[in-house]
Amino acid sequence: MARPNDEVQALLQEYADLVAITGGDAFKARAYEKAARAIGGYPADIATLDAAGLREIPNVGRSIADKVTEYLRTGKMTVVEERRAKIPAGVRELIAIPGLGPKKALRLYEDLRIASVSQLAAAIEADALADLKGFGEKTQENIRHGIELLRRAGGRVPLSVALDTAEEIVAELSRVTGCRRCAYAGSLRRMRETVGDLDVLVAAQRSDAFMAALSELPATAEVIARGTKKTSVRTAKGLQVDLRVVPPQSWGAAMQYFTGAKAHNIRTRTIAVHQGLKLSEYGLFDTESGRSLASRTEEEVYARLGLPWIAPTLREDRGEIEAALHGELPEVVTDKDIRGDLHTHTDLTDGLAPLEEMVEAAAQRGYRYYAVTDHAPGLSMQRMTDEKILAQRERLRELDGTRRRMRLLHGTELNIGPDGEVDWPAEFLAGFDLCVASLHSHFDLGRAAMTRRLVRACENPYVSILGHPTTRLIGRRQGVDADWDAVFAACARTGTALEVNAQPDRLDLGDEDILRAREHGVRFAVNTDAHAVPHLAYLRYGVGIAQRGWLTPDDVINTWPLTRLRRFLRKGR
DNA sequence: GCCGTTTTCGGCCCGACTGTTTTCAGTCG
Repeated sequence: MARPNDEVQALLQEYADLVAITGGDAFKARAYEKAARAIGGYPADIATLDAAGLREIPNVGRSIADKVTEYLRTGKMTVVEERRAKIPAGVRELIAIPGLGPKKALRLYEDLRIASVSQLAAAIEADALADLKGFGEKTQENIRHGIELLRRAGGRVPLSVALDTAEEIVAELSRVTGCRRCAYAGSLRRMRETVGDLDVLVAAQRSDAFMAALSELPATAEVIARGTKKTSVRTAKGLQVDLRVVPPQSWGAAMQYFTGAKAHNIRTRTIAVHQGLKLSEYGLFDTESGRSLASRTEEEVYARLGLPWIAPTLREDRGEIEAALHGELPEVVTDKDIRGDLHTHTDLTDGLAPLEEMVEAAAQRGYRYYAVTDHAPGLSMQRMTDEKILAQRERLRELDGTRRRMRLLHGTELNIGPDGEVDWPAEFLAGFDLCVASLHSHFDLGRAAMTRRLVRACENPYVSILGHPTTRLIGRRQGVDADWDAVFAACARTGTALEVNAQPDRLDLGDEDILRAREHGVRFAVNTDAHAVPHLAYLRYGVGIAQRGWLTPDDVINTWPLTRLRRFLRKGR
C-alpha cells in the first residue's frame, strides 16, 4: 500500500541519511528524519494538501513543504537527486551495518572509494583497511560480523516470537537473588507487529549477577557488550537482547525511558527541559539543584511532567502527547473489554479442534458470546456443503442451551470472488447470525478492480465483517492493492466492520490502517481467526494492535452487549 | 531545517559502551 505519504517518507529519510553521510549539520539530518516520520504517519493523504496544509504537519516547515510540493508535482526532489549524484546508493547501504555509521561510511568512500556492502566485505578480506584511521583490527572484525548478520537476518522477528523469548528471559532473571523488579520494555511492550530487539529491565542494588545470568542463558549465542549498567547479547535465533539494571528507586523512570519510541521520549524530555527539569532513565531531576523529583513509578514521572499516564501502545509520538495535554487520551480497548470472538474455525473445515472443544475453551475464557465461522464452499479444498453447515448449526443450537453465561452465534467465513460476489445466495445467508467475508484468492487484480470488489462485498447486506482486509502476511506477502480510503468509506456507509485479525503473522488491519480507517468512522472487530484452541489466546496481539490504532471499546463491536451487537450484525435488515 | 511561555536566534535528549586518534569520537538506542 504505497501511498504518497510513504513515498515521501522514504525519500526524506534517504535525504536525511545522505546529509548525515556528507557531513552536513547533524540537526538538519534530524530535522528531515522527524519530518519523514511525521509525513509517513500522517492520517490524511498528502497529495490532497496544498503548501499551507503540508505545513500543518508537525516538523514540516517552508523548506520541506516546498520539496514535498515539488515531488507531488514532478515526481522528483531536486536536492535528493543532487546528493545521489555525489554519493552512490551503496554508500548509504553501508550505514545499515551494525556498528558502522555515517562518519565511517564516508571515510570508506572518500579514502578507498568503497561504495557497497560487498566491496567493503572484499576490502576487509584483502586487508585493505589496515592503514585507515579509525579502523583497527577490532573494528574490522565487528564490521565483518555486522555484514554477516545483515545478510543472514533482515532483522526483525514477529511479535509473538519476541514475546515468548522475553517472557522466558524475564522468568529467568526474576529468579536471580536480589531481583526487585524485572520486565520487558521497548517496542515489545508497545506491541509493535515486529520487534527488532528486546529491552529487559531489572531493578536491583547490584548488577553483576544479572549480567552474568543473561550472558550464560542457554539461549544466548554471543555477548555483544557487557558493563555494569548494560549488557547486550544475541540469542541463537539472532534476536538482540539489551539488559539494563537500574536502582529500584529508578524503576518507573527506566520503564518510561525504555518503553517509549524514540520520538515519544524526545517529546517527554523536551517537556521536562521547558520546566527546568532533566529526564533520564534514572529519574526526573531539577536541573539546577540536581534533586530527584520523580522516578519510582511511570505514573509519578508522567504526573510530574503534567501528563496522565499514557498506555505503552500509544507511545509513538502519533499525537498522544497532545491528546494527553488536552485531557483527550483515548481509553483504549483492553483484553478485559472483549466479550467474545467473532471469527473462529472448527475441524468441520480447516480447524484442528471439534466444535465442542472450541466452545468449551471459549467458555473457559469467560466470553459472553462466541461465533463459529467455518469456511464456505467457494474455498473448494474445504469441501463445505449446505448439509454440513446446517448440521453444524443444529449441533451449535443444542450446545447453546447448555451454556448459561455464553451465547453461541452461527456464522461463516465467506469468500469474496473476483467481482465481489460471495458463496451463497441471499436466502441461504439469511440463516446465519453473522457472515465474515474475506479475500482468499485473486490477490493481484488491479487497484480499481480490487477496490470495486471489496466495496461490493461491503454492500452485501449479509456481510457484517470484512475479514483480514489486506490479506498481508508479515514478512512474506504484501497486502493487496486497493484504494483503502474508498473501502473504509464503504464500510462506514454500509455498517460493515473491519476485522483486526489477531493471527501473529497477519495482524490485519495493521495499526496505521486502523488509524486511517478510524477517521472514516468505521467499527472494528478484534478476532483471532482461531483454527485451534491455543489460537484463542492470540487475542492479546489483536488487542495490542487495536490499542496502537487508538481504538476504544465503543469502536470495537465485540466489546458490546449481545443485543447491541446483534443489531449491528443485521445491518439494518 | 524546525521551532517558539527562551519567540526570528540559538538551541535541538542524553547516557552507555567500544575502540582507539589515550582523552574522546563514533555509534547506538
